[in-house]
Amino acid sequence: GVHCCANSLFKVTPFRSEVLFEKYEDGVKWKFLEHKGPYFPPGYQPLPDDVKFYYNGKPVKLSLPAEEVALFFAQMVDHEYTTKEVFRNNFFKDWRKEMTLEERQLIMDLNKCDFGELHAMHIKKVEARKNLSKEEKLVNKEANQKIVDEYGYCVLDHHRERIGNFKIEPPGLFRGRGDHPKQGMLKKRIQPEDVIINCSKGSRIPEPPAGHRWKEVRHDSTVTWLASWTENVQGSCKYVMLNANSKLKGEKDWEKYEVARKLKTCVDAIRAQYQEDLKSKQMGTRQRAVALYFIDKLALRAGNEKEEGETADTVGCCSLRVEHITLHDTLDGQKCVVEFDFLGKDCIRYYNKVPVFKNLKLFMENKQEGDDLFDRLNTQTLNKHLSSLMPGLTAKVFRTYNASITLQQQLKELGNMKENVAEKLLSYNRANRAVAILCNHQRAPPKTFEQSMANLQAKIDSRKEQLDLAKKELKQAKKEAKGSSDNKLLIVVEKKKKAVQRCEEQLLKMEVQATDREENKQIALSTSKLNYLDPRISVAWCKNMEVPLDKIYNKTLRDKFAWAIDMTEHDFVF
DNA sequence: TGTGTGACTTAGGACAGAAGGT
DNA sequence: ACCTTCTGTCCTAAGTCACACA
Repeated sequence: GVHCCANSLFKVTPFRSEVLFEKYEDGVKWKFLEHKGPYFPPGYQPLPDDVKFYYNGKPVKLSLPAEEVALFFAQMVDHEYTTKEVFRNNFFKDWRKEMTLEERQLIMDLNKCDFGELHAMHIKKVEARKNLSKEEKLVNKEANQKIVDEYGYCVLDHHRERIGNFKIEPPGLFRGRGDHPKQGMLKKRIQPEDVIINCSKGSRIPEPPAGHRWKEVRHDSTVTWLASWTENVQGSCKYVMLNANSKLKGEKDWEKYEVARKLKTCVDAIRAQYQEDLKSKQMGTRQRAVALYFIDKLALRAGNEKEEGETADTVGCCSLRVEHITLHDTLDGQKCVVEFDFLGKDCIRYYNKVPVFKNLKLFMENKQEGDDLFDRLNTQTLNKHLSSLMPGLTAKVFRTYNASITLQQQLKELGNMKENVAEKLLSYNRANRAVAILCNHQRAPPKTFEQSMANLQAKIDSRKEQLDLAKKELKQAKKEAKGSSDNKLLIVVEKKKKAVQRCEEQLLKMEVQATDREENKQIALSTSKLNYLDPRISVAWCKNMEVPLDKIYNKTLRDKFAWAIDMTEHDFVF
């Protein structure tokens, strides 16, 4: 068995932890919590009389609730998903629920609806907002700041803390990711009567908006949320919680990385065991071993089961199905290759080819499309097994561990003290990129990507011509200066030499930029920086490499990782 | 031994304002 | 001064995982 590190995890006192993190017993998260409650979005402003909705070519004055929902649709008519069948059907069904009986009897076909004037009004409003004068923008900014000042903070155990999302989500049409079966459904306006307030008994209880009352006021110190409500589209809970720079969140973050560091001390044993388990007589054990290999080696997510028809069809490790992998006896000259092709979280495609064992073939036997690859495995049993190997170990810890250890290794390999700051930063970004690739953090290529790439290429080309010209001129100047001792001619040669050099430098810089941009086309670096990379690695790297921290962490990140900045010495090792 | 759900972390896209190049 | 590109911030959806309950 592997059993390591048992019980020791949180008895170790971290550096200065008694100052940074004071913990309560039994899951108590706070003793005192006071806040102003969430901020509600402004109510619906009815359409002006001259902006009309038309049905079948005739103007129709809609009831206020129907009008509000019509405007949600009108605002997005130039977006692709209003053309999608599922979106339109869901929208129309929910819209009709908001209509009066007469409206419902009249408006039977979405295709006969003309939202043109409503859309035009919306566009005009957006334009107007963009064209506000500096002063007007400042006025708006100040008004927003006032809202933040009033609602954006709470007091938690003697500390004034920033709240993360103190605004109630405004109503609108649900936009899921990918092929979401609920896209287009109406996300209803949240009333104070829907909201549960959580605060401490001795605190000033937030006032509900005039004429309203809260659904409930509770005093539950075992949770960290300040307010919650149930969202109507998926029926899930939404929470108002603290900002990432809060003590509470910082402590949680630190714990997460400590668990990952703990994994470092026993990952070899765990790997040895799952390698061994690949040969187990128990099918369940074998499946678990292969799944663990995927989670460890490929950084796949656990893959909880999902309710069919409620969400887009995405999978993780445990929920992989037969159609998501293809086995090749040989592929690109390699033997026994498995080809992964599936949609993961947020409908981001995972595509990869890796050499793999015969086991997979076994798991695929007598199965067809739609069948689970790991039919003897789910995330609960997997995590249960993992936590028996090391306290606190779950599937996602592998992602944190592998991301952080990869960054540390890459920084060691790529780094070079002799480089200038720009070069060091490039190395840092490369290391960061290696992690993003491992974790499959993708982004849609920027809309202007092709164009801006072409622009850059054009610049490179013209610079090349310039370089050629400069070289010719240098040659000419050399020729003229040859044999002559005229100082003027020698100065000209020097000048031309410098020009060539400058040109070459600029060209190189642009070419590096082009490569960097191309390599980053579909890769998002921010997610790993924010959620997977132990900040102490980066802080220590900055200290050792003499790179100012603000070159890699902006203000928000420095606030979020204040705990790490505070405790990390140059010799920190993940 | 499975199932639902509550609480929390992780995720990419939209957008506005800042920064940088010409 | 203008235009483009980059960056930060907000937004909220979509995961993970533990626990209660049958």
